[in-house]
Amino acid sequence: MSLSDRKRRILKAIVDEYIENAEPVGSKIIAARSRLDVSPATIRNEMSELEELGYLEQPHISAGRIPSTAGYRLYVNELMQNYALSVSEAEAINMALRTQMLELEKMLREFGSLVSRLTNYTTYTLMPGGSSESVKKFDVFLADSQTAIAVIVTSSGLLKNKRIKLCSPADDSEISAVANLLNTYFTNRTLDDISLSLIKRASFEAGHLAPLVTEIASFAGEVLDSTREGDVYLDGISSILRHPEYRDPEKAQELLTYLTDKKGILRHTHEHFSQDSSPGGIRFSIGTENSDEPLRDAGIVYGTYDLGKNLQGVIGIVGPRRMDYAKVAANLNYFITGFNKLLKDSFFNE
Amino acid sequence: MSLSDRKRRILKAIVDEYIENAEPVGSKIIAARSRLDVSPATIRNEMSELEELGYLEQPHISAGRIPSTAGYRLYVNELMQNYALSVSEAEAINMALRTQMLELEKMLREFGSLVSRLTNYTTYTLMPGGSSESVKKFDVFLADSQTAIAVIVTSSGLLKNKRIKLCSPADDSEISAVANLLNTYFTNRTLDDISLSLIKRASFEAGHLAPLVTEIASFAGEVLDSTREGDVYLDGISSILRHPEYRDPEKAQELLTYLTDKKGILRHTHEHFSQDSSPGGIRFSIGTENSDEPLRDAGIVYGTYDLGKNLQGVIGIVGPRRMDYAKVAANLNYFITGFNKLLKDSFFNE
DNA sequence: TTTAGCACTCAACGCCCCCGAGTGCTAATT
DNA sequence: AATTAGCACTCGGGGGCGTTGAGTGCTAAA
Repeated sequence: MSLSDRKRRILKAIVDEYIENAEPVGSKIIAARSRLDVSPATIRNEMSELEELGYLEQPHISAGRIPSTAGYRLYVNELMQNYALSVSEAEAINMALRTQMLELEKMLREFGSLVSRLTNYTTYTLMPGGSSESVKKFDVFLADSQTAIAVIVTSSGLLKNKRIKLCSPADDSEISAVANLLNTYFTNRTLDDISLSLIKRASFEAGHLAPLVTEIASFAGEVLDSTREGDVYLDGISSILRHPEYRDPEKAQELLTYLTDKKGILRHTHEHFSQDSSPGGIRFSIGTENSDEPLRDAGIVYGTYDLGKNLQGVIGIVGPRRMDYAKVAANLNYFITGFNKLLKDSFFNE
Repeated sequence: MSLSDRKRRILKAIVDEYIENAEPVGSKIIAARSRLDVSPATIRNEMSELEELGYLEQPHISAGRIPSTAGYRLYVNELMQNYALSVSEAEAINMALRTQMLELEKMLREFGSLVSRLTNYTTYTLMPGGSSESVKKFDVFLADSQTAIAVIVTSSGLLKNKRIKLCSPADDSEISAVANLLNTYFTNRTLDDISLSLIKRASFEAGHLAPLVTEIASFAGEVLDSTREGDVYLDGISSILRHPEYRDPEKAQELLTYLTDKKGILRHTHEHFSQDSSPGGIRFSIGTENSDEPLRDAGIVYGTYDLGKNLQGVIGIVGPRRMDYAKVAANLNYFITGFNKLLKDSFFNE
């Protein structure tokens, strides 16, 4: 059975009110604010039913009510109205998109800090992960007679480099031979395809530069391995302390530690996306829906960006459970849409 | 006039005690703990004189005393005894050093997180800055027919790369010609030496790949520009909330915002090093000695690492004013010493 | 010069009480 | 049957108040 229209309007009003003021909301306020023209008593009856249905909870008997996780869930799924981006918000995002930096990392950072400022929540960005990643191209050259630089371009467009000290001196032609060798042996192979015996064979061909080949090959392995789970950037950390629900330093520290640790949020995000496989768009993960303890009073809004070839990155915005889902979703959605278009145009022209 | 030996011992005892317990210390405790064999009354007299001299302050009349900034200063300069690293501390640092990562950035991050864990304070690392930086070597190669990758090695050993989309297709030989061109025109030049007319001349020679040359040249400019002030990494942010002086969320947020903003801490560090030009080693900057408001209740312990050619990086450890200077200094010093040795061996073999 | 003794100060704590917002229930009204 | 006015009840929060105890400064004796 679905809720009566009036119950829905009341619930929405309560969530809106609570999101704004962070204080349990009572029947009187709802009666006054919502254009329902009924008395507080009626609202009270409805509220008590909404509580029975699990959408509201009471912090203590003589206080107003606050939305439960289920209440927020209904709110984000059906009740909340589209937040209209202000001109300045849209403009800021457009600006960030226009800057057209071709480095994925930098763009993500830039956007993270932008959204944190716009919304007052903490942002994290996940680089895409997946085991289908492979090396697209190797390059090796000399920085000086004793130092080689190896550069790796992965299939998803990631760039990584490493400085390697040579045991025995080499000249340019030797080094470019090594680069060729690497390109023939190791390109277009996923991590699982790079076996020890392959490395052995390749380095055998390299003569006195065998150690260099081995080292670069294992560097490639590292890079591919690290892309498996992706990397995390955080921004707007100090926003956490702005919200009254994190007034308690213990609570704040718990969340902060969890977020800066990166492992937890990484696992959690993967988990969320593996079970909620609804198509693109904005998703939410609210309060007790989160299995990780530090997030059980928090809310997360997710968006995904697409790098082709099944590679997906995630942007997440973390706040208290009582966060302004509508506003955050609108901002994130606006950015993600533009970002995905940009990515399609500039990264993958195949 | 310098302080009597007894006053110094009392002051030291007070600082030690306060560092450990974060509570104003009274005469009784000092009489009991310090091996001075005098009565609390005597201590009281001494304390009241120490207060008059500006080394102690009283939070309120009926409480014990806490060290003032001047008190801490005297403590770190003359009183504190060497903290002996525990075996596990030394071992952890050795381990980090042995990992021998040749990427400066990664090493710094690794150490930052290590020290944060060891000491429970927040760590930041500054990449070296200076306007004497130049490009040591360019490399350009094709990732695919429409995308070029440019790699820059700077004189201090920094590695940066960028993906560049081509307007017109090019083949390998054309690209390596571009690389040669860049190397002849732009290597060993500081930012100030790279003029617009130089860029114009170089790109003129590049024919239809002129846009590529211009873009890489300006990328080089960006890189050199960014090395001017260096980059900041933070670690152990959540430690801030562990200390009772930051129980107040407002205070914590102030410091957190200041630190994550990076501009402030960067400027502050430069400022500190420009006026305190004592030779290497560990330095301190305590409480009100800091001109920036958010740091006036904080303490910082600095160490510098050396990249040759007047390039210096800084590692800073931030905590409450009542931080364990001895312990932090010992850890930092141990690391810095080893790190500098390592840097000398592996980065600069000229 | 040191110290015992003592009066004094004041933050912190616990206690109590009151206030008021908000509830649930009941009975009257529509 | 739904709504609402009225009312008793609950309970967290805040203010006032006295107590406690750690710590001080001063004085006078050792």
